[in-house]
Amino acid sequence: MPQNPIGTPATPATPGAPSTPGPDEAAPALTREALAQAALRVLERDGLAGLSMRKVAAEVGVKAASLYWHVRNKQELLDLLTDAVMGSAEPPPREGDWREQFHAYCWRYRRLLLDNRDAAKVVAGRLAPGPNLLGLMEDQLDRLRAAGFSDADAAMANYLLGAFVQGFVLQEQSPISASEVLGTSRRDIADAAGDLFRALPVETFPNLVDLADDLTEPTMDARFDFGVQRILDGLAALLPPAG
Amino acid sequence: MPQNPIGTPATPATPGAPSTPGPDEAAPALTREALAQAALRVLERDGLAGLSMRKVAAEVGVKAASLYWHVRNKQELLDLLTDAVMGSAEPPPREGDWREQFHAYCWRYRRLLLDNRDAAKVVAGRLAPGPNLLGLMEDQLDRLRAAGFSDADAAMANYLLGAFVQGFVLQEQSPISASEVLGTSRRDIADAAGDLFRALPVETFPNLVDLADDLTEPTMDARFDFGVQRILDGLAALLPPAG
DNA sequence: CATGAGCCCCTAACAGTGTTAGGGAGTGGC
DNA sequence: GCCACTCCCTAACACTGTTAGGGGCTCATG
Repeated sequence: MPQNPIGTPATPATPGAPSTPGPDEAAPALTREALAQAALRVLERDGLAGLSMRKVAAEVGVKAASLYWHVRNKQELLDLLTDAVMGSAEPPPREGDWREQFHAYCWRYRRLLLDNRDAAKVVAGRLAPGPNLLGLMEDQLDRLRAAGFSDADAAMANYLLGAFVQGFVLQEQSPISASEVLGTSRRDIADAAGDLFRALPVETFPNLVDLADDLTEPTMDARFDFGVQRILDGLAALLPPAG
Repeated sequence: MPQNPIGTPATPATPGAPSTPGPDEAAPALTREALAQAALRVLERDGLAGLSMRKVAAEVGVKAASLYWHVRNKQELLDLLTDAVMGSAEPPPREGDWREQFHAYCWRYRRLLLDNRDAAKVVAGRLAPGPNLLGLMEDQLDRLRAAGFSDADAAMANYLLGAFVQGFVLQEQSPISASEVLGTSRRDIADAAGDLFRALPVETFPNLVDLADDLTEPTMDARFDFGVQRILDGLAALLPPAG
């Protein structure tokens, strides 16, 4: 029965403990954390589509089948990877009003997803939340309650903001926007889209033709900020009139 | 050079034309539209992960390599599939104010993505927008301008609403929420998540423990409606004071 | 010292994937 | 008759996640 029992990895479940088991050992000792870091390197190099068990195994100097001793399957490795990404997130400073803080929160989260290659897809496909994600939720809920939101609204707002940022980046990185396949840059894409809209038959698509520029000009940053501002406006309307 | 040139499928590019080329032909004649319908059936049966070129080929009574005569690669087939899904969307009636209309729009779009298996993932991975999606954008832009939004705001709002619904459903169907892998129902998931939150150490996660019920109780429908209402509130604030 | 248990990695294999090269029928026009 | 075109085929390549079974290696126990 060569299977790792559920709750007994090489290092215990306490996430704050240092991953090196002893001070004298030079070998990295192949822990689950080391696997996650190796997977992170492969992800950065080859993307999610190129992340295979064999490559991660090679990254730690081992054959693919050996990974199944430390990890139940690929999904569990991706879960570890997700929390490793989340671990590099740091909440914004607790200055200014709640609007400024959550505006910064959304931007930082988006930056995190954009800076780590394919992070949005990995996070969207996760199976179980890790301790780092739980820490972020805890921090957000604390600020929302401090801002005066009810318990129910704070919980809903927390989910809404996470879902929005994550969904936006997923959309943003879908092939039509990112188009890493072709050699075309983002500027060319916008121009091509504009031409596409303008070339449509005016009688059936009058608005698309007319708004071609407005539809294609805005950068992703501008679209994201627009969305964040609308949501924050909507949330602000839930608060009792300030006094 | 057994490759289909770019703009010359078996049926011409006009999407409104009937797909049967002649009135007397009984054989379906394997058009790109027929391929898309076959792919849709495979998707419904086996999901996106189980949708392979070989299965789609078998669905139309052909071997896998033959598909590459009609389609450049799998991605192009998925693009056709995406627009086939979009073709079954119908905009809500043009009654009531813009808020009611777009509330209905968001709900219908979400229903569409939920009813067609893995539709959100397919749509999120699309490479090029099809005519059906363009028609929906056209309709939305027309209503937004009629409601009094500026050109720039209408374009931004159109993108925001699409990105939100799509991102929300993607999040909603990620394994942690949907969990079709295990036999556990959605109710059990919520209970398990509640237990997970309550079992956390109170000193480091006081809010998660305290709000365990608020975090796990709301249905996906409620969370979605919360988000839609906040965004519509935020958009309403952009309009000039009604008079 | 010998034995056994547990840990950790290995080879080999299975059933599948997207995609391409090359070939071979069938049809219509010159 | 012959050519070009359309459409489908077989065979193969280089992959993928995952499992079965085995073999050393270390440690505690008899």
